[in-house]
Amino acid sequence: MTDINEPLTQPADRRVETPAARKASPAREASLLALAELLFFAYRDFTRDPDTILKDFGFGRAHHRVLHFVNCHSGLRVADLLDALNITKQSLGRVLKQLIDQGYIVQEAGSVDRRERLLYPTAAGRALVKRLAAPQLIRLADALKAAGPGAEAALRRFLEAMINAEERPKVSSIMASTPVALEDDGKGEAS
Amino acid sequence: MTDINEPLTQPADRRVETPAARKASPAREASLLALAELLFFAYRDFTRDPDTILKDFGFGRAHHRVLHFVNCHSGLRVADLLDALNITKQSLGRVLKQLIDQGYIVQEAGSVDRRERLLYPTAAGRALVKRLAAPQLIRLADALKAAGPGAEAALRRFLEAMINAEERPKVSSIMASTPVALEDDGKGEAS
DNA sequence: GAAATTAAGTCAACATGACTGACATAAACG
DNA sequence: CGTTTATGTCAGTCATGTTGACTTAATTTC
Repeated sequence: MTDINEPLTQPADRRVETPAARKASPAREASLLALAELLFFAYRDFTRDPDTILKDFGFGRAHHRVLHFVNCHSGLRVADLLDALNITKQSLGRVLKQLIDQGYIVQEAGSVDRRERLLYPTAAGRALVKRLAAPQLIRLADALKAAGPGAEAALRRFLEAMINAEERPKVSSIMASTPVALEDDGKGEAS
Repeated sequence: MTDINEPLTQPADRRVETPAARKASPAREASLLALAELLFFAYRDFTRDPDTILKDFGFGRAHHRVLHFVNCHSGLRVADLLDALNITKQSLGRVLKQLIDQGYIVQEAGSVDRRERLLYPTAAGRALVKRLAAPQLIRLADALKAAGPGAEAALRRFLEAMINAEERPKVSSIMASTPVALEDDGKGEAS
């Protein structure tokens, strides 16, 4: 209790602070803080619809993320997934195992390097992804429309710049791979 | 703009396929999915810096959210906070208690309704918020700059539209209250 | 071909922050 | 006065994140 008035000289380490001290005006700071708040609210609601659907399957948001990446970049390796999600093998293992056991994802040994397990969505997996994505796509499309012309391009530039510079190559490489649309190509072996 | 979307009658319950209308082209869907992915990456990195700092204090992201709202909208009631965060009393209670016990937040009975506990940041709380916000403000400012002129206004319109329509009044009302800048000036405990 | 490295899977143990539902208190309202 | 409201709290559960150590299989390196 009590180092209330302590000046917070944290042990943390010299993180951030960026080069030449950037000092925004208080008004500018308040404006950016409000933007951060908006981002929080937007993201909160963006994830809400799929979260609700997932509950019916006994899944959580972690499953959604895995399903999304496996569907949109099908054939990626477990290591790629770990990289994209930035979680531990253990964490991923739990949800991935469930998704595999329940038939939403299959794995296949890599043809060049057979240690690698390449991940693919099953038809059921594609159908579930499609269903989870549906409300999000509508929300995104509506919001882009509301934001007006040009907003989409600006938004993409903004979001890309928000990503850690060191991570950008990794992200680009993942995003460049099999940018596949939501196809449930007929056969719905489950849902 | 295509009329990919229309009514947005999608309360998260009406799952599966939107009516008959609203079918985006596969290419458009892929493009929006990529946008969703970017949003995930951006948000992931946006929260990373403060998360790292918080660990040094034994706090988590939940503490950050509470601190942020109490600082930016100081004097809000516990009920307002529950509304903003969309979590349960129990969940909030835990982190709020820690923040109060450790001297980052103080509460004061409302003057009109003494049942209400109005929340205020202490000097230590303001200092911590400032420190947590610093990397985020820099990131936001940089990203806005990278996105080019006009991006900020478009982004705000986009984010606002991403929020559930029913939630917007609540959000507006919270955001309208005491949009305070990051000042860790004099002033100590709650007024 | 043996050794080292790498990709993946797994174990145990643990922390955080969500949840539910029930209940206690104090203040305000009618 | 009794009811409702705002808050706080108890007990228990669940999802998802963490670390560190270890196994297995395949590839690479010497």
